[in-house]
Amino acid sequence: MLTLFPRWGQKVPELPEVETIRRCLEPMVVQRFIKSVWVKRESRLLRDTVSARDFRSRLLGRKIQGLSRRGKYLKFELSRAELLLVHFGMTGSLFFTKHGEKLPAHTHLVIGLSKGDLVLADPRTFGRLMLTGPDGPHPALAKLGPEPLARSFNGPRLFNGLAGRRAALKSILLSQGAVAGVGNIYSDEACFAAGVRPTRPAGSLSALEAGALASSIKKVLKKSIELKGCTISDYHWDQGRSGGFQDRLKVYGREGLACARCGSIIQRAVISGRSAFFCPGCQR
DNA sequence: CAAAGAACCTGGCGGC
DNA sequence: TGCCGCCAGGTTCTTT
Repeated sequence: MLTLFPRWGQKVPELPEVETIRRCLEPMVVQRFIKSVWVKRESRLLRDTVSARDFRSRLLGRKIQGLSRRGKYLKFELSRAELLLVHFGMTGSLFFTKHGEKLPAHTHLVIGLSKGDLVLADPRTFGRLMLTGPDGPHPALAKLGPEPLARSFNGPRLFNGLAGRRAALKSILLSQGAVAGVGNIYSDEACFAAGVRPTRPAGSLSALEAGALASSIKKVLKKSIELKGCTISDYHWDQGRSGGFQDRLKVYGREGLACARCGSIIQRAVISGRSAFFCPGCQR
């Protein structure tokens, strides 16, 4: 029986969830050939960068040689130096299913492989598909900061990325330039673990605080990957099985509840339109 | 150039 | 039961 992964209706945005998907799909897609491509005509996910017709013809017949990840982007490394980038936006989902299974609503792409189909659905269409040929890396990737789990990302590197910035720490973390792959959940969790408030001006962090934050980012992301990401709403990483990190959340989504560490009431602030949760007792 | 806010979309939820 | 406003894991464009 083939694994359906993830279940329909899931949402897959931040680095640990994308990495969970990558690890699950890799053994099912690598070394397989693309035998068919169905892409919704005029799919918004293509963003006018390539026509549906060209997109299809450039994928057909290629071999999937590798599946990797950069930040929140999933990268299908195809034969003849073609690269397919998938970004999931807020509601994108990608799963492997048997041929001929009923497709979920908002399906935008079906890639037929030898033993099943890769299906991409995205109700809100904030996700995007990018095809980059032998000309080189896509500009979207060039804007990304260091990979948080790489050795090259450390306290001094983060300190430099925050230096001189007056915007809220949370805004800088979400902008992907100081570090890649951190989103709304994990920025709050990492700030809590490091004892700094997400509302602080980014440049106000000391070298010591930036070091603690860099370590916390690594720690939180690694732990979540280990637990197969967060299950919030209806995201599942496999049939009926959930990711486990949502039970480890210390502040995200916990406005008005007592902090498990110090008992203070967790607060919510709005930072450039996004919710930020923090503990006034544990974070300075 | 940097920062803040709007825009892009659909769907689920709680309140009335 | 409906209808309405609010909220959602992200990025990009516009405005200040």
